[in-house]
Formats: sequence, C-alpha cells, structure tokens
Amino acid sequence: MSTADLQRKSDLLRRFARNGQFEMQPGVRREHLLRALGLIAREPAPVTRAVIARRTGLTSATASSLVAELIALGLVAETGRAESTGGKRATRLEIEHDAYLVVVAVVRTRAIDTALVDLAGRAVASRRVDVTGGMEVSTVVDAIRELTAGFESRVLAACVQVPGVTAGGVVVDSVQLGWRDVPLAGIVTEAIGAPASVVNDVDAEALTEAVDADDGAIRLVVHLGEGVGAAVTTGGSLMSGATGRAGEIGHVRVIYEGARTKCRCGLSGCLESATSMSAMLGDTYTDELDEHDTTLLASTAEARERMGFGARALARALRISSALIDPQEIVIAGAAPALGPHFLGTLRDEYEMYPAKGTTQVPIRYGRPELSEYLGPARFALASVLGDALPLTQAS
Amino acid sequence: MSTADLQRKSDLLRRFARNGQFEMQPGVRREHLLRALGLIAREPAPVTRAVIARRTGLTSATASSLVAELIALGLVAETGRAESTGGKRATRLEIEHDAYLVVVAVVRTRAIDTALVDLAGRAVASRRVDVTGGMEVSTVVDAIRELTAGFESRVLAACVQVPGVTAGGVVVDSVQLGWRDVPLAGIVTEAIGAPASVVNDVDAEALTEAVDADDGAIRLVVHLGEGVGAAVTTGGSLMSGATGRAGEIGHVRVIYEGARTKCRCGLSGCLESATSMSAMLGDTYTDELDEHDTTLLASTAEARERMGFGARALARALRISSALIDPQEIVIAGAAPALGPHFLGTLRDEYEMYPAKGTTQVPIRYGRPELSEYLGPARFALASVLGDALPLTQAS
DNA sequence: ACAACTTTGTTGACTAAGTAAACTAAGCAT
DNA sequence: ATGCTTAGTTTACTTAGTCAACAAAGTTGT
Repeated sequence: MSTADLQRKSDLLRRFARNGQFEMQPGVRREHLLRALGLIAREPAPVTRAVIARRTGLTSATASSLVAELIALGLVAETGRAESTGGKRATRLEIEHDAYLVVVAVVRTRAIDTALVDLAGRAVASRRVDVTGGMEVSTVVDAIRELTAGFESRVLAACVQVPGVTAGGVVVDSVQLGWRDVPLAGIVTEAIGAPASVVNDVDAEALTEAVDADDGAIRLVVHLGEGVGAAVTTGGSLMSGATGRAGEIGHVRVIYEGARTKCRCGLSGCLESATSMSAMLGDTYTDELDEHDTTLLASTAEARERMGFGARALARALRISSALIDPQEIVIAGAAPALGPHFLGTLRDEYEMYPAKGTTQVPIRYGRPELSEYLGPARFALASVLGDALPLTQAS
Repeated sequence: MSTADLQRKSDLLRRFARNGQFEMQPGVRREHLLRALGLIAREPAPVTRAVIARRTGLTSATASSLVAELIALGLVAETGRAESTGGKRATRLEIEHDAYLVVVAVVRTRAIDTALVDLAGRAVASRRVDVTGGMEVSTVVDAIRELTAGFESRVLAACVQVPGVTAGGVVVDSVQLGWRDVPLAGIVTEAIGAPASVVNDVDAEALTEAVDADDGAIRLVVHLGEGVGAAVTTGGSLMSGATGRAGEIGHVRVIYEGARTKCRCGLSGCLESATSMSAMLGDTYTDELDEHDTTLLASTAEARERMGFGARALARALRISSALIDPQEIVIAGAAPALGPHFLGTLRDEYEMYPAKGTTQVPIRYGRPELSEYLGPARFALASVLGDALPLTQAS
C-alpha cells in the first residue's frame, strides 16, 4: 500500500471516528458500520456479507455497502471464499489487524512503559523510559512521541494509564505522581493528533480482565498491591461514579473487633491494613517485585496467618459489594495471583461462610497474569473511537 | 376530539412506541422526536420550535417537522405565543399531560392497589382490591382490566410492582406472594394490549426517589421496612445485576463482634437483624402501619437505643457501598422517614465516623414521603415506551 | 409613519442512507 | 442440461435530514 494511499485512508478513518463525538446526529450509518465491524471481529464462524445481512436484519444491499466502506477504511479485508452451503460460495471477511495501532503509556512513579498495540491486541512495539526525580507531563509526552515516530499515520487513539483518581481525561489527584488536576488527555491529544484518554491503574486492570466481556456481564475486580482498590465493569465499560472515585474501598473500615494494626492512612481497621500485599507479606513487599519473589514471601508461616486475616477482611467487603451489585464474577487481580491457590481457597471459604439469603454465590477467581497489561488501556482508547466493536482479545 | 380520531392517534403512537423495541433500525427520527419531547417536558422556560432547533442542533425545518409529528401523535399542543425577542413572537409548545395514561398496579400480600397515572405523574384514578387467601395472577389481571375499562385507547403502558426478585418482566421468586417464575409482564401485555413491565418494590421506590434525575446522577437508595433492601439508579434507570438480585443486602453479615440477636433468616449479625424497622421498633411493627403510629413506636427509650445500634450497622454497609459505587447521594426510604431526624442524624454521625481516604463524604437524606408511590412504576413503564423523555414530576 | 432589521416558521430543491425487487454469478442435485 | 439455492450487485424508490429562499410578524431608527 502506498504512503499516500495510507494517509488518505487514515484521514477517512479519523473523520469517521470523530463523527459520533462531535456531530449532533447520532449517525445510524456509523452505528451500522460498527455493528458490522463487531460481527466480523467476534464471530468465530467465517463472516460474509450475507451473514452480516442476516444478523443485523439489514438488507444484503446495505450489508454490501457497509462492507465496501469498511474495506475502503482499511479495517476489513476479503480473505478467500467460504464453503458452499448449497449455492454460490461466499467471500470471507476478516479484520485487518495490523492496519491501525493504539498507543498505550503506563505511567509509574519511576518509569514510563509505552507500547504500540495492534487491532488484535498484540504489542508490536514497546519501550521503557526510566525516570529519576519527579515525573513530568512533558516526559510522558516525549515518551509517547518517541515510540510513535514513524507510525503517526497508523495511530488511531491513545490511552495513558496513571495511578490515582482520574475523571474525564483529567488526572484529578495522583499522590504517587504528585499531580493534581492535570488535563492529560487534552495535552496528549494535542501532541499526537489522535484522540487520547486517561485511565486509572485499577480501572485499566479491570478492563483488561473484562477482555472477553462480549455480553453485558457485570464484574467486580479487586486490585491487591501495596494498596487495595476495586472497579466495577458492565460489559466492556467502567462505572466511574459521581466524582470518578468509584472503587476506592482501600480505606473503608471493615474490622471493628479491636483493630490492632494502624493503617498508613492514620485510621485503623481499614481493608487495606489487612488485605494489601504489604499488610499480608510484610513491608519488604513492593509492587516492583516479580511473581517468584512474591510467592517466596507468601510461603512463611507468618505470612500465611496474615493472609488468612486478610482474606477474612476482604470477604467482608466482598459480601456487601456483591450483594449490592450482583456481579457475574469477582476477580482478584493485581499481584494477588502470586499468592497461589491457598489464599484464593481461604478467601472463598470466608466469603461463603455467611451466605446471605436472597443472593447467589458469586464465583471468585484470580486475574489472568498471562493477559498483557496493555490490553485494558488499549480497549479503553479504542472504545472512544470505535465503541466496543473491536474486542482486542490478544489472539497470539 | 372524536373517538375515531383518538383511536387513530393512539394507533399511531403505539406503532411509534414499538419501533425502537422490535425494529432493527435504531431510528434516528425516533431519537429526535424523543429529544424534542424531552425538551418540551423539562425546560422551565417556554419551549418553541426555534428553541428546539437551537438546542438540538437540527435545522428549524426539521424542528418544525418533529413538532408537527408530536402534535399529530397528540403528545404536544400549541399553547399561545411567547414574548417577542426582537422579531416575530414564537408559538409556545407544551406537553398534553392528559392525552395518555399509564397503568400502575402495586401487588401486596393482601391487596392490590391500581392507579391510572397521566403524563404529568398525577394519579387520575385509583382503586384498591382487598384479597383474602392466596394472591392469584388472574386477580391482578382482573384488577387492572377493571380500572382501565373505558380508558383502553388512552393507555400507553403498564407496570406491575411486586415484592421479591424480578428480572426481565418475570417474577423470578416472590416469597411474599408464593410465586416463582411467573411471566407476569407477558400476561399483562396480552391482557391489556399495551406493553407491560414488572418491577420489584424496592426498585420501584428507588425510581420514585430518582424522579428529578435529569442528569445521569448515581443514587444509592436503601429501603427500611420489615426487611432491608437497596437499589442503585444511574440517571433514571436501575442497575439490576447479573441475576436481578442487585441490592439484596438485607442478610449480609455486618456485625461480627458477638452478634447476639438471631435473624429470621437463621444466621446472626445480618444487616436486617439490626436495621429493619421491626428490629429497631419491635415485633409490633408491620409495613401496614402509618407514619404516626411508627413515630410513636420510635419514641420509647428502648427503640432509641436499638435505632442507634441499627444506624451503626447500616453505616457499615453504606461506607463500603458508597466507596464502591461513589454515588451522588444516599437515600434512606421505605418507612424510615417516620423515624425522624434523630435516626438520620445518628446514621450520618456513624457514617462519617470513619471517613475513608480517597472517598468523598456522600450526603444522606430521607426519601420524600410526599412523592406518590405510583411515580416510580409509572416512570418504569413509560421508559419502556418513550425512554426518559417524560420525567413525570408530579407537578400537582 | 415607514423603511430596515430580527426572529419565527414554512416551503422546495437537494442529499444520504436505507428498502424492495430484479438481476447476475456460482455452486449443488437430479 | 435443467432447475434450485445461495451470494452479491444494480436500480428505482422512500425517508428524513440539509440548505436556501421566503413569508409572517414583530421591533427600532429616523
């Protein structure tokens, strides 16, 4: 494909992506294009124009026209013919996974990880920038610019993940970075010329775990690390709450029977003071530890006992939370999977110890460490442009 | 208006209402009609065709066409002229509040209350049927038929409120009525020829309280009565959970320090065993009591002490719940307002006793007893037909 | 008083995106 | 070979928008 050709397509797609956001008209056409795209992306069986017509209820003429536009945009390609089902063989359609890219930047206290993710969820390039001293916004922008150099025309959207409270593209309050009210999404959008969004680390993780949420499943995802946070996803989207603080359950009191340990927040009896990785594995634990070292820390008798206590505290919070929102499943993510089956078993036992009448027992599982952490942010970025049409399942 | 004329309009509107639900096309036109209708209904200042054009971004030509259709449907009427703003005086538009009706049926253990509610939220007719022995589905259908007799052509939608677990128009499990898996919505739809929906009592109450939720506000509504339940509303719609059991927090354990009292569910330490009206006011309390009698029960020293205990238990549940979903406000509804300012004050004090870092203090208020209980179900019914265009604010 | 300007709302020509139905293309079955 | 089935395209028509011109009804400056 020629460069000029690619540029033209890219411009078309940009305009298309913007449509829903800035135009008044809800755009039926856009809706239909996304539906068709979604079908092609998700359906396990080969998708053809005829299939799109049947599944959407649109006529075959319209289906053809939609597919033609998706091919013109470079999002879809014809890939051979399907088997005959008694008549003419149909033309298979597939997503052009490597046509476009999403930029993800994960901002940590001492480093920035950036990645270019394709439409299948594969990271085709990634880089780490170590940062000494304070984290500056300009450093983040530079890191993103550096990674995307040469790929500009293929970049569809971007997402920056930061620790702390975020709302509507603004970093409202990040203690870890020392940022307050930074309009990061706007700054990055300006810098790279593609729509950028901002997401909190716990929310990003929840979106990663909701990667197969093709249904409108409700998930409660709990992050265990140096701190404790939670997030609720419905389908592929987040519940962010009235002030963007939904899920900040770390410092809610759950232990009332003579709470001994004081939490770093100053109060005692917080969920975090019992269930955070630091609380269970000791102060030597940090979020930078790898899985092996964490597992090692969890093997001492003392850690085991504290994990039991932590599981009990978490179970208390989970019972109320799951009764309130009635999720399909509860996912314990963050560094928790390194704690192994014993912790999960204890947590389940504690959780099921007091089965509340009228509620269903919700399955609890660990997060899937094999999922790339870029998946959630990439989904978030893509959602702002293409809705939930492309699932990014990281088929590798 | 002639009967034949009314019938024709009614047919038109029925077809219109059905559109979004059974047709494939998202229907931009329908969306635009509802937007226009919503503007006319909510805007405090007089709404004219020109206003609709400006606010929706559509052209004045389209606005005229939309208004013409709304007038043809009988939903809107021209009501005089507005003041001049430097040019031709505009024609005011207003909702024809009494053009159409919504049927609400509230099914209790020993009675059925039915009401015809107009588009302003006023109950224009209501009736009570006392039931001895078991509650039968046919009795409910008869009660609805009897009330709607003579109004059939003006009935737009219906909603049946039942105690228990409901999901998608089906009464999944109602211990109080002894019903399981009754497809009530389908039965009523069949009987009256207008789309019917089914809603649980706690959810209905939450919708009533969300009556001024023109924004997308998140509300946590807690019902206190013989039992304890909760519901979460976002904007005007309910979060029902994966299995329709969202909000069933009554039998979640919240008291762990040597819970004395055994709950009727068999376990001990349940929220309900501390915070239900029966737990706080004694076994003489029933949901049939009026506000005065309830206030009387709450005035004894013993009740006061138990209300303190109940407030503490509820505060525990509220802290976790509000941290998780970050609502705009928390509403304590059901029979609770009869407990007076003392209980609410105690609850607020208990709630704010352990302010969790990273969360905002959420205002807690009582439900508004002056709101008709038919409002919530009527909103629910209307939402299935007209979306959230008509707010039903019960402008008396 | 009257021309000039504003604002409201309607009308008519045009456009985008759908449908229905006829048609072409390509396979299978007797 | 002929007919039947499925896939996809083409053509004529419909719906619901836009834009631009215009009519109707008001206000304001001289």
